[in-house]
Amino acid sequence: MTTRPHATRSSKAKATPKKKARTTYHHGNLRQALIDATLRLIDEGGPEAVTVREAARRAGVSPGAPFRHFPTRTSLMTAVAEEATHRLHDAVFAAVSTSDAADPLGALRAMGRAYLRWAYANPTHFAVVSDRRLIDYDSSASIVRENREMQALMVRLVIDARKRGHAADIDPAVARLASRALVYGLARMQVDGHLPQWGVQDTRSTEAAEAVIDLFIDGLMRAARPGASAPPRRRRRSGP
Amino acid sequence: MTTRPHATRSSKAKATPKKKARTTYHHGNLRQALIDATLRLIDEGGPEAVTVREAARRAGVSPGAPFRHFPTRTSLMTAVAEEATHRLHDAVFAAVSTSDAADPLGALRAMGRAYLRWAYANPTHFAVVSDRRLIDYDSSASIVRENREMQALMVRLVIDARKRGHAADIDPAVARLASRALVYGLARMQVDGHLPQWGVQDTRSTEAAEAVIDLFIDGLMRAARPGASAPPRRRRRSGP
DNA sequence: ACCAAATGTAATCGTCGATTACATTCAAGA
DNA sequence: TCTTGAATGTAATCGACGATTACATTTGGT
Repeated sequence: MTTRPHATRSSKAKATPKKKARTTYHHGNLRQALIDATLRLIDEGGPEAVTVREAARRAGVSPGAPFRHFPTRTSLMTAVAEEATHRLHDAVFAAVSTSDAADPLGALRAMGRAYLRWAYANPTHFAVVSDRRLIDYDSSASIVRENREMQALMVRLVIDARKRGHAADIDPAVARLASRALVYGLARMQVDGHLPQWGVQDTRSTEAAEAVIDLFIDGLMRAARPGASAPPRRRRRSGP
Repeated sequence: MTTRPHATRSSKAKATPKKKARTTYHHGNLRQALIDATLRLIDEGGPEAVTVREAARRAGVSPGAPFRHFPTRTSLMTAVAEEATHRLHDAVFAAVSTSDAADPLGALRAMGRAYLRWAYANPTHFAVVSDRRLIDYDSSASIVRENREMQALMVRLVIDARKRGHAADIDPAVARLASRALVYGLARMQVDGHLPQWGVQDTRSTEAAEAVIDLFIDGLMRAARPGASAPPRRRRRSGP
Protein backbone atom coordinates (compact mmCIF):
# COMPACT_ATOMS: atom_id res chain seq x y z
CA MET A 1 0.00 0.00 0.00
CA THR A 2 -0.89 1.40 0.36
CA THR A 3 -1.09 4.68 -0.67
CA ARG A 4 2.23 6.32 -0.78
CA PRO A 5 0.03 9.19 -1.82
CA HIS A 6 2.57 11.66 -3.01
CA ALA A 7 4.29 9.27 -5.34
CA THR A 8 0.94 8.20 -6.65
CA ARG A 9 -0.18 11.72 -7.06
CA SER A 10 2.85 12.83 -8.97
CA SER A 11 2.37 10.09 -11.52
CA LYS A 12 -1.32 10.38 -11.78
CA ALA A 13 -1.72 12.39 -14.88
CA LYS A 14 1.33 14.36 -15.82
CA ALA A 15 3.74 11.46 -16.02
CA THR A 16 1.58 9.74 -18.59
CA PRO A 17 1.08 12.19 -21.40
CA LYS A 18 0.35 9.27 -23.68
CA LYS A 19 -3.22 9.49 -22.51
CA LYS A 20 -4.71 10.17 -25.88
CA ALA A 21 -7.90 11.81 -24.68
CA ARG A 22 -10.27 9.19 -25.94
CA THR A 23 -12.84 10.78 -28.21
CA THR A 24 -15.42 8.03 -28.14
CA TYR A 25 -17.63 7.71 -25.10
CA HIS A 26 -17.10 3.99 -24.94
CA HIS A 27 -13.60 2.84 -24.47
CA GLY A 28 -13.77 -0.13 -26.77
CA ASN A 29 -11.92 -2.68 -24.72
CA LEU A 30 -11.74 -1.32 -21.23
CA ARG A 31 -11.52 -4.70 -19.59
CA GLN A 32 -8.28 -5.64 -21.28
CA ALA A 33 -6.96 -2.12 -20.97
CA LEU A 34 -7.44 -2.29 -17.22
CA ILE A 35 -5.66 -5.61 -17.02
CA ASP A 36 -2.77 -4.24 -19.04
CA ALA A 37 -2.58 -1.12 -16.93
CA THR A 38 -2.58 -3.26 -13.80
CA LEU A 39 0.31 -5.28 -15.12
CA ARG A 40 2.24 -2.12 -15.76
CA LEU A 41 1.50 -0.92 -12.25
CA ILE A 42 2.79 -4.16 -10.77
CA ASP A 43 5.89 -3.83 -12.89
CA GLU A 44 6.51 -0.40 -11.50
CA GLY A 45 5.76 -0.87 -7.84
CA GLY A 46 4.78 -4.42 -7.08
CA PRO A 47 1.33 -5.83 -6.49
CA GLU A 48 0.80 -3.50 -3.55
CA ALA A 49 1.04 -0.53 -5.83
CA VAL A 50 -2.00 -1.54 -7.79
CA THR A 51 -4.84 0.90 -7.49
CA VAL A 52 -8.09 0.57 -9.29
CA ARG A 53 -8.25 4.31 -9.71
CA GLU A 54 -4.80 4.50 -11.18
CA ALA A 55 -5.59 1.71 -13.61
CA ALA A 56 -8.68 3.62 -14.62
CA ARG A 57 -6.65 6.78 -14.98
CA ARG A 58 -4.20 5.08 -17.29
CA ALA A 59 -7.03 3.66 -19.32
CA GLY A 60 -8.40 7.18 -19.56
CA VAL A 61 -11.70 6.52 -17.86
CA SER A 62 -13.39 7.70 -14.72
CA PRO A 63 -12.66 6.10 -11.34
CA GLY A 64 -16.00 4.37 -11.30
CA ALA A 65 -15.76 2.85 -14.75
CA PRO A 66 -13.83 -0.27 -13.74
CA PHE A 67 -16.70 -1.22 -11.49
CA ARG A 68 -18.64 -2.52 -14.48
CA HIS A 69 -15.90 -4.99 -15.27
CA PHE A 70 -14.36 -5.60 -11.86
CA PRO A 71 -16.54 -4.91 -8.86
CA THR A 72 -13.61 -5.19 -6.48
CA ARG A 73 -9.91 -4.68 -6.56
CA THR A 74 -9.47 -8.39 -5.86
CA SER A 75 -11.51 -9.31 -8.90
CA LEU A 76 -9.21 -7.18 -11.01
CA MET A 77 -6.18 -8.90 -9.58
CA THR A 78 -7.83 -12.26 -10.11
CA ALA A 79 -8.39 -11.47 -13.76
CA VAL A 80 -4.73 -10.62 -14.10
CA ALA A 81 -3.82 -13.87 -12.38
CA GLU A 82 -6.12 -15.75 -14.69
CA GLU A 83 -4.33 -14.47 -17.74
CA ALA A 84 -0.96 -15.08 -16.14
CA THR A 85 -1.78 -18.63 -15.09
CA HIS A 86 -2.92 -19.42 -18.57
CA ARG A 87 0.36 -18.27 -20.05
CA LEU A 88 2.40 -20.17 -17.50
CA HIS A 89 0.33 -23.27 -18.07
CA ASP A 90 0.83 -23.10 -21.79
CA ALA A 91 4.55 -22.51 -21.50
CA VAL A 92 4.97 -25.50 -19.22
CA PHE A 93 2.90 -27.86 -21.31
CA ALA A 94 4.54 -26.77 -24.51
CA ALA A 95 7.95 -27.54 -23.07
CA VAL A 96 6.94 -30.97 -21.86
CA SER A 97 5.13 -31.88 -25.05
CA THR A 98 8.27 -31.43 -27.11
CA SER A 99 10.37 -33.62 -24.85
CA ASP A 100 11.11 -37.31 -25.16
CA ALA A 101 8.22 -39.36 -23.83
CA ALA A 102 10.61 -42.18 -22.91
CA ASP A 103 12.58 -39.88 -20.63
CA PRO A 104 10.25 -38.66 -17.90
CA LEU A 105 13.09 -37.15 -15.92
CA GLY A 106 14.10 -35.17 -18.96
CA ALA A 107 10.52 -34.02 -19.24
CA LEU A 108 10.53 -33.07 -15.57
CA ARG A 109 13.65 -31.06 -16.14
CA ALA A 110 12.08 -29.37 -19.13
CA MET A 111 9.04 -28.62 -17.03
CA GLY A 112 11.06 -27.03 -14.28
CA ARG A 113 13.10 -25.06 -16.74
CA ALA A 114 10.05 -23.78 -18.55
CA TYR A 115 8.41 -22.75 -15.29
CA LEU A 116 11.49 -20.89 -14.18
CA ARG A 117 12.20 -19.29 -17.49
CA TRP A 118 8.67 -18.00 -17.55
CA ALA A 119 8.82 -16.73 -13.99
CA TYR A 120 12.11 -14.95 -14.58
CA ALA A 121 10.96 -13.46 -17.83
CA ASN A 122 7.62 -12.39 -16.36
CA PRO A 123 8.22 -11.61 -12.70
CA THR A 124 5.17 -9.40 -12.71
CA HIS A 125 2.82 -12.12 -13.78
CA PHE A 126 4.47 -14.59 -11.48
CA ALA A 127 4.08 -12.34 -8.47
CA VAL A 128 0.34 -12.26 -9.00
CA VAL A 129 0.08 -15.95 -9.71
CA SER A 130 2.05 -17.08 -6.71
CA ASP A 131 0.58 -14.95 -3.97
CA ARG A 132 -2.84 -16.31 -3.32
CA ARG A 133 -3.60 -13.62 -0.85
CA LEU A 134 -3.86 -11.16 -3.69
CA ILE A 135 -6.60 -12.95 -5.52
CA ASP A 136 -9.80 -14.88 -4.99
CA TYR A 137 -8.28 -18.18 -5.93
CA ASP A 138 -11.30 -20.42 -5.71
CA SER A 139 -13.51 -18.06 -7.66
CA SER A 140 -11.62 -18.71 -10.86
CA ALA A 141 -12.32 -22.09 -12.33
CA SER A 142 -9.61 -21.70 -14.92
CA ILE A 143 -6.90 -20.89 -12.39
CA VAL A 144 -7.82 -23.87 -10.27
CA ARG A 145 -8.02 -26.19 -13.25
CA GLU A 146 -4.80 -25.14 -14.89
CA ASN A 147 -2.90 -25.35 -11.63
CA ARG A 148 -4.29 -28.83 -11.07
CA GLU A 149 -3.20 -29.82 -14.52
CA MET A 150 0.35 -28.66 -13.92
CA GLN A 151 0.44 -30.50 -10.62
CA ALA A 152 -0.92 -33.64 -12.21
CA LEU A 153 1.60 -33.49 -15.00
CA MET A 154 4.44 -33.31 -12.53
CA VAL A 155 3.12 -36.20 -10.50
CA ARG A 156 2.71 -38.26 -13.61
CA LEU A 157 6.29 -37.65 -14.66
CA VAL A 158 7.66 -38.53 -11.24
CA ILE A 159 5.68 -41.73 -11.08
CA ASP A 160 6.62 -42.65 -14.61
CA ALA A 161 10.28 -42.12 -13.84
CA ARG A 162 10.04 -44.42 -10.87
CA LYS A 163 8.25 -47.07 -12.87
CA ARG A 164 10.94 -47.02 -15.49
CA GLY A 165 13.62 -47.20 -12.85
CA HIS A 166 15.01 -43.84 -13.85
CA ALA A 167 14.45 -42.29 -10.46
CA ALA A 168 15.83 -43.21 -7.09
CA ASP A 169 13.72 -45.21 -4.71
CA ILE A 170 12.39 -42.21 -2.88
CA ASP A 171 9.01 -41.56 -1.39
CA PRO A 172 7.19 -39.98 -4.33
CA ALA A 173 5.42 -37.56 -2.06
CA VAL A 174 8.75 -36.30 -0.79
CA ALA A 175 10.20 -36.06 -4.27
CA ARG A 176 7.15 -34.19 -5.41
CA LEU A 177 7.30 -31.69 -2.60
CA ALA A 178 11.01 -31.24 -3.11
CA SER A 179 10.54 -30.55 -6.80
CA ARG A 180 7.81 -28.02 -6.18
CA ALA A 181 9.68 -26.32 -3.39
CA LEU A 182 12.90 -26.05 -5.34
CA VAL A 183 11.36 -24.46 -8.39
CA TYR A 184 8.96 -22.31 -6.43
CA GLY A 185 11.75 -21.18 -4.15
CA LEU A 186 13.96 -20.18 -7.04
CA ALA A 187 11.18 -18.21 -8.65
CA ARG A 188 9.95 -16.59 -5.46
CA MET A 189 13.40 -15.60 -4.31
CA GLN A 190 13.85 -13.74 -7.54
CA VAL A 191 10.52 -12.01 -7.24
CA ASP A 192 10.96 -11.21 -3.55
CA GLY A 193 14.28 -9.58 -4.17
CA HIS A 194 16.50 -12.14 -2.48
CA LEU A 195 18.71 -12.63 -5.50
CA PRO A 196 20.97 -10.24 -7.38
CA GLN A 197 18.71 -8.12 -9.51
CA TRP A 198 20.32 -8.63 -12.85
CA GLY A 199 18.55 -7.24 -15.85
CA VAL A 200 16.07 -9.24 -17.79
CA GLN A 201 18.57 -9.49 -20.60
CA ASP A 202 21.18 -10.94 -18.30
CA THR A 203 21.01 -14.71 -18.42
CA ARG A 204 22.96 -15.30 -15.23
CA SER A 205 19.85 -15.70 -13.08
CA THR A 206 18.34 -18.19 -15.46
CA GLU A 207 21.55 -20.10 -15.86
CA ALA A 208 22.11 -20.38 -12.13
CA ALA A 209 18.55 -21.53 -11.59
CA GLU A 210 18.78 -24.10 -14.35
CA ALA A 211 22.00 -25.40 -12.93
CA VAL A 212 20.16 -26.00 -9.68
CA ILE A 213 17.46 -27.90 -11.52
CA ASP A 214 20.01 -30.00 -13.33
CA LEU A 215 21.75 -30.70 -10.06
CA PHE A 216 18.50 -31.78 -8.54
CA ILE A 217 17.35 -34.02 -11.36
CA ASP A 218 20.67 -35.51 -12.28
CA GLY A 219 22.11 -35.81 -8.83
CA LEU A 220 19.16 -36.68 -6.75
CA MET A 221 16.69 -38.51 -8.88
CA ARG A 222 19.19 -40.28 -11.06
CA ALA A 223 22.59 -40.56 -9.46
CA ALA A 224 21.26 -41.24 -5.99
CA ARG A 225 20.62 -44.72 -7.26
CA PRO A 226 23.69 -45.42 -9.34
CA GLY A 227 22.75 -48.97 -10.08
CA ALA A 228 19.45 -48.10 -11.67
CA SER A 229 19.08 -48.28 -15.38
CA ALA A 230 19.25 -44.80 -16.76
CA PRO A 231 17.86 -43.53 -20.01
CA PRO A 232 20.24 -42.28 -22.68
CA ARG A 233 21.90 -39.28 -21.11
CA ARG A 234 21.35 -36.20 -23.17
CA ARG A 235 23.77 -33.37 -22.84
CA ARG A 236 22.41 -30.22 -21.41
CA ARG A 237 20.64 -27.84 -23.70
CA SER A 238 20.52 -30.40 -26.46
CA GLY A 239 16.77 -30.06 -26.42
CA PRO A 240 14.64 -27.26 -27.79
CA MET B 1 -5.13 -3.04 1.67
CA THR B 2 -6.28 -2.34 1.28
CA THR B 3 -9.15 -1.62 3.01
CA ARG B 4 -11.82 -4.24 3.08
CA PRO B 5 -13.50 -1.50 5.06
CA HIS B 6 -16.52 -3.31 6.36
CA ALA B 7 -14.57 -6.13 7.90
CA THR B 8 -12.25 -3.62 9.43
CA ARG B 9 -15.06 -1.54 10.69
CA SER B 10 -16.89 -4.38 12.36
CA SER B 11 -13.83 -5.32 14.35
CA LYS B 12 -12.77 -1.86 15.16
CA ALA B 13 -14.04 -1.45 18.65
CA LYS B 14 -16.79 -3.83 19.54
CA ALA B 15 -14.98 -7.03 18.77
CA THR B 16 -12.21 -6.11 21.18
CA PRO B 17 -13.90 -5.45 24.49
CA LYS B 18 -10.59 -6.16 26.16
CA LYS B 19 -9.72 -2.56 25.54
CA LYS B 20 -9.30 -1.66 29.16
CA ALA B 21 -9.92 2.05 28.77
CA ARG B 22 -6.44 3.14 29.73
CA THR B 23 -6.67 5.54 32.63
CA THR B 24 -3.23 7.05 32.33
CA TYR B 25 -2.62 9.59 29.66
CA HIS B 26 0.59 7.94 28.59
CA HIS B 27 0.38 4.41 27.40
CA GLY B 28 3.54 3.15 28.99
CA ASN B 29 4.95 1.05 26.18
CA LEU B 30 3.10 2.04 23.08
CA ARG B 31 5.89 1.10 20.74
CA GLN B 32 5.87 -2.55 21.68
CA ALA B 33 2.10 -2.57 21.97
CA LEU B 34 1.86 -1.39 18.37
CA ILE B 35 4.26 -4.05 17.20
CA ASP B 36 2.28 -6.72 19.01
CA ALA B 37 -1.00 -5.44 17.63
CA THR B 38 0.50 -5.48 14.16
CA LEU B 39 1.54 -9.08 14.56
CA ARG B 40 -1.98 -9.97 15.59
CA LEU B 41 -3.34 -8.16 12.56
CA ILE B 42 -1.05 -10.07 10.24
CA ASP B 43 -2.11 -13.28 11.90
CA GLU B 44 -5.72 -12.47 11.23
CA GLY B 45 -5.58 -11.15 7.70
CA GLY B 46 -2.07 -11.25 6.34
CA PRO B 47 0.36 -8.37 5.95
CA GLU B 48 -2.06 -6.51 3.70
CA ALA B 49 -4.52 -6.25 6.54
CA VAL B 50 -2.19 -4.18 8.64
CA THR B 51 -3.47 -0.71 9.29
CA VAL B 52 -1.75 1.83 11.46
CA ARG B 53 -5.09 3.07 12.66
CA GLU B 54 -6.27 -0.37 13.64
CA ALA B 55 -3.04 -1.04 15.48
CA ALA B 56 -3.55 2.22 17.34
CA ARG B 57 -7.14 1.27 18.07
CA ARG B 58 -6.08 -2.02 19.58
CA ALA B 59 -3.47 -0.29 21.65
CA GLY B 60 -6.19 2.04 22.83
CA VAL B 61 -4.67 5.23 21.55
CA SER B 62 -5.64 7.84 19.02
CA PRO B 63 -4.94 7.37 15.32
CA GLY B 64 -2.17 9.92 15.38
CA ALA B 65 -0.32 8.48 18.33
CA PRO B 66 1.73 5.91 16.41
CA PHE B 67 3.28 8.72 14.43
CA ARG B 68 5.63 9.45 17.35
CA HIS B 69 7.05 5.96 17.13
CA PHE B 70 6.53 5.05 13.50
CA PRO B 71 6.23 7.91 11.06
CA THR B 72 5.06 5.64 8.26
CA ARG B 73 3.30 2.35 7.91
CA THR B 74 6.45 0.93 6.36
CA SER B 75 8.49 1.85 9.39
CA LEU B 76 6.04 -0.03 11.55
CA MET B 77 6.32 -3.07 9.35
CA THR B 78 10.08 -2.74 9.38
CA ALA B 79 10.11 -2.74 13.15
CA VAL B 80 8.07 -5.91 13.12
CA ALA B 81 10.46 -7.44 10.62
CA GLU B 82 13.38 -6.43 12.79
CA GLU B 83 12.01 -8.32 15.74
CA ALA B 84 11.10 -11.28 13.56
CA THR B 85 14.50 -11.45 11.91
CA HIS B 86 16.16 -11.41 15.28
CA ARG B 87 14.13 -14.38 16.45
CA LEU B 88 14.78 -16.32 13.29
CA HIS B 89 18.45 -15.54 13.48
CA ASP B 90 18.66 -16.74 17.06
CA ALA B 91 16.73 -19.91 16.35
CA VAL B 92 19.01 -20.79 13.45
CA PHE B 93 22.23 -20.08 15.28
CA ALA B 94 21.09 -21.92 18.38
CA ALA B 95 20.38 -25.01 16.30
CA VAL B 96 23.74 -24.93 14.58
CA SER B 97 25.69 -24.24 17.73
CA THR B 98 24.44 -27.40 19.36
CA SER B 99 25.37 -29.58 16.41
CA ASP B 100 28.55 -31.52 15.85
CA ALA B 101 31.30 -29.25 14.56
CA ALA B 102 32.90 -32.16 12.73
CA ASP B 103 29.75 -32.74 10.71
CA PRO B 104 29.06 -29.64 8.64
CA LEU B 105 26.37 -31.36 6.64
CA GLY B 106 24.62 -32.28 9.84
CA ALA B 107 24.88 -28.68 10.89
CA LEU B 108 23.48 -27.60 7.54
CA ARG B 109 20.59 -29.95 8.06
CA ALA B 110 20.03 -28.58 11.53
CA MET B 111 20.12 -25.09 10.09
CA GLY B 112 17.54 -25.86 7.46
CA ARG B 113 15.33 -27.59 9.96
CA ALA B 114 15.51 -24.76 12.41
CA TYR B 115 14.69 -22.23 9.71
CA LEU B 116 11.71 -24.24 8.58
CA ARG B 117 10.45 -25.06 12.00
CA TRP B 118 10.53 -21.40 12.85
CA ALA B 119 8.79 -20.38 9.64
CA TYR B 120 6.06 -22.97 10.08
CA ALA B 121 5.55 -22.11 13.71
CA ASN B 122 5.55 -18.39 13.01
CA PRO B 123 4.10 -17.90 9.54
CA THR B 124 3.17 -14.38 10.48
CA HIS B 125 6.68 -13.33 11.30
CA PHE B 126 8.03 -15.16 8.32
CA ALA B 127 5.67 -13.41 5.95
CA VAL B 128 7.02 -10.07 7.05
CA VAL B 129 10.61 -11.18 6.99
CA SER B 130 10.51 -12.71 3.56
CA ASP B 131 8.64 -10.11 1.60
CA ARG B 132 11.03 -7.25 1.20
CA ARG B 133 8.45 -5.13 -0.50
CA LEU B 134 6.69 -4.72 2.80
CA ILE B 135 9.58 -3.14 4.60
CA ASP B 136 12.43 -0.71 4.14
CA TYR B 137 15.05 -3.38 4.11
CA ASP B 138 18.18 -1.28 3.87
CA SER B 139 17.09 1.10 6.57
CA SER B 140 17.48 -1.52 9.26
CA ALA B 141 21.08 -2.28 10.07
CA SER B 142 20.12 -5.21 12.26
CA ILE B 143 18.04 -6.90 9.59
CA VAL B 144 20.80 -6.58 7.03
CA ARG B 145 23.44 -7.77 9.46
CA GLU B 146 21.54 -10.75 10.79
CA ASN B 147 20.60 -11.87 7.32
CA ARG B 148 24.21 -11.59 6.25
CA GLU B 149 25.24 -13.67 9.23
CA MET B 150 22.82 -16.42 8.35
CA GLN B 151 24.00 -16.42 4.76
CA ALA B 152 27.62 -16.52 5.84
CA LEU B 153 26.98 -19.37 8.20
CA MET B 154 25.45 -21.43 5.45
CA VAL B 155 28.27 -20.71 3.06
CA ARG B 156 30.79 -21.68 5.70
CA LEU B 157 29.09 -24.99 6.32
CA VAL B 158 28.91 -25.83 2.64
CA ILE B 159 32.55 -24.99 2.10
CA ASP B 160 33.57 -26.91 5.19
CA ALA B 161 31.66 -29.95 4.04
CA ARG B 162 33.44 -29.88 0.72
CA LYS B 163 36.82 -29.49 2.36
CA ARG B 164 36.20 -32.49 4.51
CA GLY B 165 35.01 -34.46 1.55
CA HIS B 166 31.58 -34.87 3.00
CA ALA B 167 29.83 -33.20 0.16
CA ALA B 168 29.68 -34.12 -3.48
CA ASP B 169 31.91 -32.35 -5.92
CA ILE B 170 29.38 -29.76 -6.85
CA ASP B 171 29.82 -26.13 -7.71
CA PRO B 172 29.48 -24.50 -4.29
CA ALA B 173 27.54 -21.62 -5.73
CA VAL B 174 25.01 -24.02 -7.17
CA ALA B 175 24.76 -25.99 -3.95
CA ARG B 176 24.29 -22.78 -2.03
CA LEU B 177 21.55 -21.53 -4.27
CA ALA B 178 19.88 -24.92 -4.19
CA SER B 179 19.92 -25.00 -0.41
CA ARG B 180 18.49 -21.55 -0.10
CA ALA B 181 15.86 -22.14 -2.73
CA LEU B 182 14.73 -25.42 -1.24
CA VAL B 183 14.25 -24.09 2.26
CA TYR B 184 12.85 -20.78 1.14
CA GLY B 185 10.48 -22.50 -1.23
CA LEU B 186 9.18 -24.83 1.46
CA ALA B 187 8.57 -21.94 3.81
CA ARG B 188 7.07 -19.63 1.23
CA MET B 189 4.76 -22.26 -0.17
CA GLN B 190 3.34 -22.74 3.28
CA VAL B 191 2.89 -19.03 3.82
CA ASP B 192 1.48 -18.42 0.36
CA GLY B 193 -1.14 -21.09 0.81
CA HIS B 194 0.20 -23.62 -1.66
CA LEU B 195 0.29 -26.44 0.84
CA PRO B 196 -2.48 -28.14 2.80
CA GLN B 197 -3.37 -25.80 5.62
CA TRP B 198 -3.01 -28.15 8.51
CA GLY B 199 -3.25 -26.68 11.94
CA VAL B 200 -0.24 -25.43 13.80
CA GLN B 201 -0.51 -28.43 16.08
CA ASP B 202 -0.42 -30.83 13.18
CA THR B 203 3.15 -31.88 12.55
CA ARG B 204 2.57 -33.21 9.06
CA SER B 205 3.73 -30.04 7.36
CA THR B 206 6.92 -29.94 9.38
CA GLU B 207 7.60 -33.62 8.91
CA ALA B 208 7.12 -33.45 5.17
CA ALA B 209 9.38 -30.45 4.93
CA GLU B 210 12.06 -32.04 7.04
CA ALA B 211 11.91 -35.16 4.94
CA VAL B 212 12.68 -32.99 1.94
CA ILE B 213 15.65 -31.50 3.72
CA ASP B 214 16.92 -34.90 4.68
CA LEU B 215 16.47 -36.08 1.12
CA PHE B 216 18.43 -33.12 -0.11
CA ILE B 217 21.30 -33.40 2.33
CA ASP B 218 21.62 -37.14 2.48
CA GLY B 219 20.77 -37.96 -1.08
CA LEU B 220 22.25 -35.12 -2.96
CA MET B 221 25.08 -33.61 -1.01
CA ARG B 222 26.33 -36.83 0.46
CA ALA B 223 25.21 -39.83 -1.52
CA ALA B 224 25.75 -38.21 -4.87
CA ARG B 225 29.39 -38.98 -4.30
CA PRO B 226 29.24 -42.46 -2.84
CA GLY B 227 32.99 -42.87 -2.79
CA ALA B 228 33.60 -39.85 -0.66
CA SER B 229 34.55 -40.28 2.93
CA ALA B 230 31.53 -39.60 5.03
CA PRO B 231 31.38 -38.59 8.64
CA PRO B 232 29.87 -40.97 11.16
CA ARG B 233 26.30 -41.26 10.03
CA ARG B 234 23.96 -40.22 12.76
CA ARG B 235 20.47 -41.49 12.65
CA ARG B 236 17.84 -38.92 12.08
CA ARG B 237 16.58 -37.02 15.05
CA SER B 238 19.35 -38.36 17.20
CA GLY B 239 20.44 -34.80 17.80
CA PRO B 240 18.74 -32.16 19.91
C1' DA C 1 8.60 23.18 42.37
C1' DC C 2 9.61 23.94 37.72
C1' DC C 3 10.33 23.25 33.13
C1' DA C 4 11.70 20.91 28.89
C1' DA C 5 11.35 16.70 26.53
C1' DA C 6 8.45 12.94 25.62
C1' DT C 7 4.16 11.40 24.44
C1' DG C 8 -0.76 11.34 23.28
C1' DT C 9 -5.10 14.02 21.25
C1' DA C 10 -7.69 16.49 17.90
C1' DA C 11 -8.28 18.00 13.58
C1' DT C 12 -7.23 18.18 8.75
C1' DC C 13 -5.83 16.89 3.88
C1' DG C 14 -5.80 14.11 -0.10
C1' DT C 15 -6.32 9.35 -1.76
C1' DC C 16 -8.51 5.06 -1.94
C1' DG C 17 -12.29 1.29 -2.63
C1' DA C 18 -16.93 0.85 -3.14
C1' DT C 19 -21.45 2.12 -4.65
C1' DT C 20 -25.35 4.64 -6.47
C1' DA C 21 -28.02 7.51 -9.79
C1' DC C 22 -27.64 9.24 -14.17
C1' DA C 23 -25.89 9.89 -19.10
C1' DT C 24 -24.38 8.08 -23.38
C1' DT C 25 -23.59 4.68 -26.85
C1' DC C 26 -24.34 0.50 -29.28
C1' DA C 27 -26.71 -3.22 -31.47
C1' DA C 28 -30.62 -6.20 -32.43
C1' DG C 29 -35.16 -6.56 -34.00
C1' DA C 30 -39.12 -4.10 -36.24
C1' DT D 1 -33.81 2.76 -41.08
C1' DC D 2 -35.68 3.56 -36.55
C1' DT D 3 -36.49 2.35 -31.91
C1' DT D 4 -35.37 0.75 -27.70
C1' DG D 5 -33.21 -1.87 -24.12
C1' DA D 6 -28.73 -3.52 -22.69
C1' DA D 7 -24.06 -2.30 -22.12
C1' DT D 8 -20.92 0.92 -20.67
C1' DG D 9 -18.97 5.19 -18.81
C1' DT D 10 -19.62 9.65 -15.69
C1' DA D 11 -20.52 12.14 -11.57
C1' DA D 12 -21.05 12.24 -6.99
C1' DT D 13 -20.86 10.32 -2.50
C1' DC D 14 -19.42 7.54 1.72
C1' DG D 15 -16.43 5.83 5.11
C1' DA D 16 -11.61 4.43 5.99
C1' DC D 17 -6.86 5.16 5.61
C1' DG D 18 -1.92 7.33 5.78
C1' DA D 19 0.20 11.36 6.86
C1' DT D 20 0.87 15.61 9.24
C1' DT D 21 0.25 19.62 12.15
C1' DA D 22 -1.02 22.33 16.31
C1' DC D 23 -2.13 21.62 20.85
C1' DA D 24 -2.59 19.21 25.51
C1' DT D 25 -0.84 16.30 29.10
C1' DT D 26 2.51 13.76 31.56
C1' DT D 27 7.00 12.68 33.21
C1' DG D 28 11.52 13.08 35.00
C1' DG D 29 15.63 15.56 35.96
C1' DT D 30 17.42 19.66 38.46
